[in-house]
Amino acid sequence: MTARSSSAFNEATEVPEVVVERLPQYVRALTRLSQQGVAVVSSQQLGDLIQVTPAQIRKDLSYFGRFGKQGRGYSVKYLLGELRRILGLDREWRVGLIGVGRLGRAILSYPGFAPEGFKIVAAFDADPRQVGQMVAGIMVQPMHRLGEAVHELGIGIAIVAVPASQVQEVVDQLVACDVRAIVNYAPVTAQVPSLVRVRNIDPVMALQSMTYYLTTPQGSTRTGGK
Amino acid sequence: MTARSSSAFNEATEVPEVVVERLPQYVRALTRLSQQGVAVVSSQQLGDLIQVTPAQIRKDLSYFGRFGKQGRGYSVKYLLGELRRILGLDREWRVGLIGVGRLGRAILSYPGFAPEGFKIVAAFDADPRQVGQMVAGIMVQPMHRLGEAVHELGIGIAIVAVPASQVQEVVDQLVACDVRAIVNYAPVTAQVPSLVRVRNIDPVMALQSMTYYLTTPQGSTRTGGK
DNA sequence: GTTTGTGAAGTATTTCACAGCC
DNA sequence: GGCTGTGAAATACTTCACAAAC
Repeated sequence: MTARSSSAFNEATEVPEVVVERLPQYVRALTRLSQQGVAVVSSQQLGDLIQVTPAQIRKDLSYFGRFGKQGRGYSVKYLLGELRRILGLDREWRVGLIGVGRLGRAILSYPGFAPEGFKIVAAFDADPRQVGQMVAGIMVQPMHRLGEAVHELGIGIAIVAVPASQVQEVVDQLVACDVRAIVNYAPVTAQVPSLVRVRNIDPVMALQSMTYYLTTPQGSTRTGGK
Repeated sequence: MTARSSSAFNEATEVPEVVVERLPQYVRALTRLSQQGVAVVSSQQLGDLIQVTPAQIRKDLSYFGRFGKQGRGYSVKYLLGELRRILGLDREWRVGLIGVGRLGRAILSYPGFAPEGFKIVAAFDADPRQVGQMVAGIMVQPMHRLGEAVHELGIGIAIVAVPASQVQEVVDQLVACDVRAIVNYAPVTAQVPSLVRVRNIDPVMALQSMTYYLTTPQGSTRTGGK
């Protein structure tokens, strides 16, 4: 009978993490619809687009408010704006990159972050040969500059692209600098305090979990029929 | 192909997908332990390493068999071998890459696939200017060669790195060529038949689901452990 | 007519807790 | 002593189904 269950004194119901992870998908789909000039969408239509059931979408949205109109559906623009606000996407996020090797350079050159409001404003590397170099318009700084730079530039998020052996050390430094959101490209699980979020980008693991299904004949899991 | 499989266990109960997705994590951790010369590991120790509860690990493994010894734990080498066999990682997988733009080239040069048994053996692009070029030792082929190449080279998995607007078309072609596992790097959800597996690699979405927590002050949820 | 929002019902997944074994 | 493997219990998540709204 441990007294570990600290009471949940949160506003309403705690939003499940799995719901939060689906919201960006909705944002994506709504953005496309908006670009296509679609003004209104039903949960059914949106669900068809991203392979989620209409009930799931409605339930997910209900954690945050009431955004639809019965009989009509959702205003694409309004719902998109609300979701962007909820996710904190209505501002620019300044991002720091750790590790400017091959992978880090590819990340710096990736044109997909900026249009979504994620601006890489600083790059760091432990290798003195990298420090001082300009990469994609950014001067590579030594690791000991991390804390200062995080504060000066208002960096809230870090992308880690260092060798696996250095990940934990780098992550510890980031946590010490009050960075609470980290995208990790290295194939290791970093240990972080519970208030810090880590997302791993790991194509090898993605492959490895699919080979199971190529290897093990799937006995008639329900087929899509509709 | 070895036809002999341990039928007794995995046939009865369908293995939940979330379990299959955790197995590669176990493989990763066990590989490291093995390299470090650790011979035996308990579910507790393994769980500490990858932030999974010991009960979860034991339950997950129980879907596939009994690999441990009471009072001792698991032989690292043995469990690693069994998991690799279960996931189908005890063979080489030949992979096709679609799209050799900036991102595709980075993927081709990424040194992390081969050591894990994933060999990119062919590359395709719809752009005639790319066709015929050599990239990382591979000749870029036109899309109409896809079906033939998949068969000739025994390609079982595809990596898609084409612009978002072309993803669905490319995925349809892959499905038509009997490719049943796809890693998609583009920021769109592709529609596939239920027997085809898709994993999306999407750093922007990873960022977008973390900003929620940076924006919304998290009350409760204290971690006990240290 | 259509479609939302939501309690209730139904599944899925995780955790508990302990027998059995080392 | 320690630790696994596993039914049972507890949670978490998804889907149902329908009143209310347009």
